[in-house]
Amino acid sequence: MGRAPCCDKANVKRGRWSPEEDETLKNYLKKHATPGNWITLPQKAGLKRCGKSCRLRWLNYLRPHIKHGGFTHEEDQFICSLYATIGTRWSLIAAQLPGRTDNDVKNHWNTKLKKMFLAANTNATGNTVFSTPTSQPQVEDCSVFDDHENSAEYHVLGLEQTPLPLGSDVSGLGSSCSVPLSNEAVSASLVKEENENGTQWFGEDESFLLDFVYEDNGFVSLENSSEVAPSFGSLYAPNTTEKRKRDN
DNA sequence: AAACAGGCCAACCGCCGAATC
DNA sequence: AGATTCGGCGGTTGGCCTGTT
Repeated sequence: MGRAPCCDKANVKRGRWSPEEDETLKNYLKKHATPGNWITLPQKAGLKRCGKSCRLRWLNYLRPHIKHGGFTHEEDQFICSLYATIGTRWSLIAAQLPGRTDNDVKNHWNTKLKKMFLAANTNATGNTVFSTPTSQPQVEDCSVFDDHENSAEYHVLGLEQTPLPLGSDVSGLGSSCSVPLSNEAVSASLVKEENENGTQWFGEDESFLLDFVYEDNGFVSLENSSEVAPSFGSLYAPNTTEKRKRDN
């Protein structure tokens, strides 16, 4: 026996949302701090919509501070960089781009970035220079992301099942990391070293050096102190705790 | 001006994992 | 322990828009 449908499909409206429906949903969610049960929300709010449809509409369009279109070059780079390391995990990627939704990032990738990415990573003979992640991507327990306001500084985030917010305590970092470089679609390995200068992270070939800066509040940011800048992207440490079932 | 093709993007579909019963 | 429910996710679809022939 299959699973019961989430709503009576014959009695729900489908397709594009009207401004009136948007207003009804917004007003309901304004009055109720949390949506509670999305399945029962349409009835309570007076909408002839599937609960899932309401949720999607809210998350992708009506939520405050949502940005649409107009992806910047930095955002493009960031998406490509993360795609190269974690694959099509749009919700994780979108979580690092303020105001962007997974649907938006996914659409932008499928319509624009995918072609650019494949073109950029295909050599003259038509062979892909590096493989795009198709199966189980290596996702590990911490990452560094550009804060988009100070390009010389990279904030360190914990990455468990969902990314932690900027400034999360990541005191339990592993002993080595890797970081995608801005001019190469590969990850460079880093090695952590404790010395009189504190904790430093070196590129394995010593072509660049990264310093962690421990702040008073116990949080950590990362500064690039070499000529080879890491790109927008992720710094990954070993000891993955990430669970991923979807890929076979 | 009409027909067609391709791009774009909002919305839907169906699966999965976690929570709850 | 197994069944059910729900939220969340990535893949896909379909309709609108724009450019080209």
